[in-house]
Amino acid sequence: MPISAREKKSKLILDVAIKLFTTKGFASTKMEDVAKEAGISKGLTYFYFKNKEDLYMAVTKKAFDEFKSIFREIYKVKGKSGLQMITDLAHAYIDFTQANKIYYAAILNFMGIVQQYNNEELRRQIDPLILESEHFQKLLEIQHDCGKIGIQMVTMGLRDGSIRPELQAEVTFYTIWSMLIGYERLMGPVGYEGKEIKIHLENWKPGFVKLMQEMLKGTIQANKPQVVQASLF
Amino acid sequence: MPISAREKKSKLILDVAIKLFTTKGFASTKMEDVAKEAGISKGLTYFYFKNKEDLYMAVTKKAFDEFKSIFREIYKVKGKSGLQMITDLAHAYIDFTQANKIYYAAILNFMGIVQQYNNEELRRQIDPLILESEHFQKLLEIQHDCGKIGIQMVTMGLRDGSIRPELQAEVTFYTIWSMLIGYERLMGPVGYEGKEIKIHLENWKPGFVKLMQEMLKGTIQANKPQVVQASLF
Amino acid sequence: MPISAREKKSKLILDVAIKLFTTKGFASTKMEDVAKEAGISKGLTYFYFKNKEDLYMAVTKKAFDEFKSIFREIYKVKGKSGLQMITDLAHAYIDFTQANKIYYAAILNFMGIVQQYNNEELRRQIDPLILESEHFQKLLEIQHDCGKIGIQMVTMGLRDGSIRPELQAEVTFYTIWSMLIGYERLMGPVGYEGKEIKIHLENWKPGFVKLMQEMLKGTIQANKPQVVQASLF
Amino acid sequence: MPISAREKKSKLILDVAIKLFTTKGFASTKMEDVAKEAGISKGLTYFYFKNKEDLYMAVTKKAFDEFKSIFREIYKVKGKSGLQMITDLAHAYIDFTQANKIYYAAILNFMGIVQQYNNEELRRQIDPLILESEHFQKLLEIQHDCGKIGIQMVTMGLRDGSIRPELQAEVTFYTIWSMLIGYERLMGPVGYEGKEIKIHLENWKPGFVKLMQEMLKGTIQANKPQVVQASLF
DNA sequence: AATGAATGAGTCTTCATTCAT
DNA sequence: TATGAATGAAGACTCATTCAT
Repeated sequence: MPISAREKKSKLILDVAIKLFTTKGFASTKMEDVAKEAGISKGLTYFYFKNKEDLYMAVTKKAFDEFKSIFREIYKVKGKSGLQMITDLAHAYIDFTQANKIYYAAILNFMGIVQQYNNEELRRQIDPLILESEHFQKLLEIQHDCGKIGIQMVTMGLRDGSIRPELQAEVTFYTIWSMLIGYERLMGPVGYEGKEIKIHLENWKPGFVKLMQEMLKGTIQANKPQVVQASLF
Repeated sequence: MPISAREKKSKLILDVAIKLFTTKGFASTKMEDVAKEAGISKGLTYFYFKNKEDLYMAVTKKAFDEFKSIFREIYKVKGKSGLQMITDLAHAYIDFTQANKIYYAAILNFMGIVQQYNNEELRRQIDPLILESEHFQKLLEIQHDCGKIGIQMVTMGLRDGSIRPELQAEVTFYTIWSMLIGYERLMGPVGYEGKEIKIHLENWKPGFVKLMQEMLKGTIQANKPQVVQASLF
Repeated sequence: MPISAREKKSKLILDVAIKLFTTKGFASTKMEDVAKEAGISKGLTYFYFKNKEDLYMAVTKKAFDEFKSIFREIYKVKGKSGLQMITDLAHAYIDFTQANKIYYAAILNFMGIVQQYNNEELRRQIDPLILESEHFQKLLEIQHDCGKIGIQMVTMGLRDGSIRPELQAEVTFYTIWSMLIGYERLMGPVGYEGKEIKIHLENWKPGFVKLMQEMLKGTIQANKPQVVQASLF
Repeated sequence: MPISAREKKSKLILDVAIKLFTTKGFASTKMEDVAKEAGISKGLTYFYFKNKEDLYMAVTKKAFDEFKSIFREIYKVKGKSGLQMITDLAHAYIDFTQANKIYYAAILNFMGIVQQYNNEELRRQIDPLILESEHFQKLLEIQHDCGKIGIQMVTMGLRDGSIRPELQAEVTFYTIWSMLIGYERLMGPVGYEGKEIKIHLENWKPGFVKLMQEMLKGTIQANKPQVVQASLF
């Protein structure tokens, strides 16, 4: 079997896993279901992925890759101010998370694991199968890639004056990211047609984005050079 | 057994459950562990809580109650501007989430369930045991309580001029909340001593709070009456 | 359930396990078979025994206990010379091994494990489940009990003159034991009605015992008091 | 592929199998391990050996062949008394079993199977794959070869007077063999530096051999009378 | 001869939940 | 109320073996 065929099958299993994990969640998805849905035998899934956790980490890795490509796509378009990039990113981010629930859930879950991983004591509570997974190891390496791109965007905004110069790029970007993460989580409870809370998604999203922009925007028009003053942070 | 004794034992089980869910997570916590740690028999836990999911919902309910009391505590202190209240809330929120990981996880998890619950199709995928739990039902009723208090705070800020008058209270508050949710999630990955990302928690938190304030603050000093103009949202 | 009932059930499972391990061997015996044969559920076997290996070690422990009682029985009968005791032991040993194949197999298997256990390098190859078993730990403690009784017997023979005085008790006893172990193993191949080898079990056993006696016996008649001279060893 | 090449590869697989069976045991050795270690594909092992059991029987067969050559080597040396031969055999036997654990284990295991095989009822419990193996069939044919050589040795001893004339050759030899089998098995437990049992391997082996000689030796000196001085033990 | 992807029967083990006492 | 022995469905994972190429 040529390598490409091997990768194709591996991808097939991955795709099925994504679908099932999305639909039923990790815990409720049985390896046998994955195999059946992929039209292969149970054993073959274990040929391509060491165990269920490894498969999940592979899904997470793919999620990260796709996620990163969102960042990249927006970053590579020329002629936009930094603030515009961040704004575009926010929209793309929200669209992505809604369209790829499981990917997003996997990414968030990974962040949770990293929290434990970075804590000497909690680390031992992480499932060893996760730590052993090669995909997890790769994820550890690339975990900051998206952040780095986002920071570049903010840095651009600082330079072109579309973002207030006294802001610090890293702090600012991670704060933006926080907003986006929380937004997604709140969409559910908020977006409900309750009688008591009048806010609706259609109202919230533009307001959310506008607030974000207000938080960032500089007085000077984009694309103009600007001397960076002493940072506040 | 007098009612108070019954409640005492119920609370005991709950406390143990909180501790164990916090330490080991929901899935890895066995009902037997809970019983043993509480010094009672396995069967008895089922007398007080219908099933494991019910117990978890009870934990969530308690989490919500404590969470709500944070909001209340801050809201009831007189003499502060709305912006100050939101700022205090942010600090208290972050402290709470760090000190009560499981509570917070339970709340977030509940939000996730509500997302499914609010979607006709996804609702059927929720574990029936959860839907049946009386604690879940109660949670549905009170789910917006915190939001309402938060919105009150923003409204105060709008009135006293400490928050920009063109903002819309609900949109604004939920955006703040988004930030806080995301902040907590990002703390793990961000707060690591990586070589590539220079941001550290000590740097991020003040920057984060300051950005939030910048996003909100009005030109007029707090505690002064202000005519509310037409909202932009 | 009173403790005795608990022990009764534990014993029931043990007995079934012995029977099945004997009949089908350890590897081919399924835990489910044990449960079914004992008329209980699969889960209950795991309530009484941590896992399959633990159950096997429990069987081994019981084997050792019964084995030891053989030694004890023979040792406690008064009025026999040491040589007679050893002779009786040989007969009892052979009878026991034939009547309790699995017990004996378990004991031999344990000896094999101990060989590995006593070797730094090989130890890591032992199934961890075995090492963890409390029954294994107990076995380690009592492993020399039979040997000690046997050595006493030989010592008696040395003192009463029924065994040649120049022999060293420990060396002698373990040599006897070697013979017995090997005898059991060879019975199968030897005891076959082959055309080429004329030896039969009926012929071999008395010859075997007689050889053993010849190997040991002293010039002085048993049962006569004898001043024990300074031992050479 | 010329026949010799085929045999070479077959031997390669066999050698690897021996090594792995020795190190990890039969059950824990996977066919894939054997293939990998031999640098061939999994499928190919099945070209040379029908199945895992067949491979094990091939290993056993090879063990028997090597074992037999030990007997032959000693038997063909001229000018030794029968007793001396048996003594030499004992030493060679012990050396062999220690140096070739798996060979020896395979031989013992085969003896165990033969026990079952010789019993109408137990025979059906033997793995059919073993019974089908051509190597097993060959083993059945040659199983007594070693015994026959040993019996020749004893017979020589009876004739040259180095072994007591009243002994029966077959009974005597199989008793010797029993001792040797048991010795190997006991080496592990005995050879441990316990506090309670003082015997050590260095002490045991000479004592063991001497006892064996005492058991056999005739009154007429093979090659010269000899006063037995103070015991060596 | 040789490969290695693919199969799937086979088993151990877990644990939420029940129920006789 | 309280116990803890008993249940059994569920699921992950292994590995000898096959077979298309």
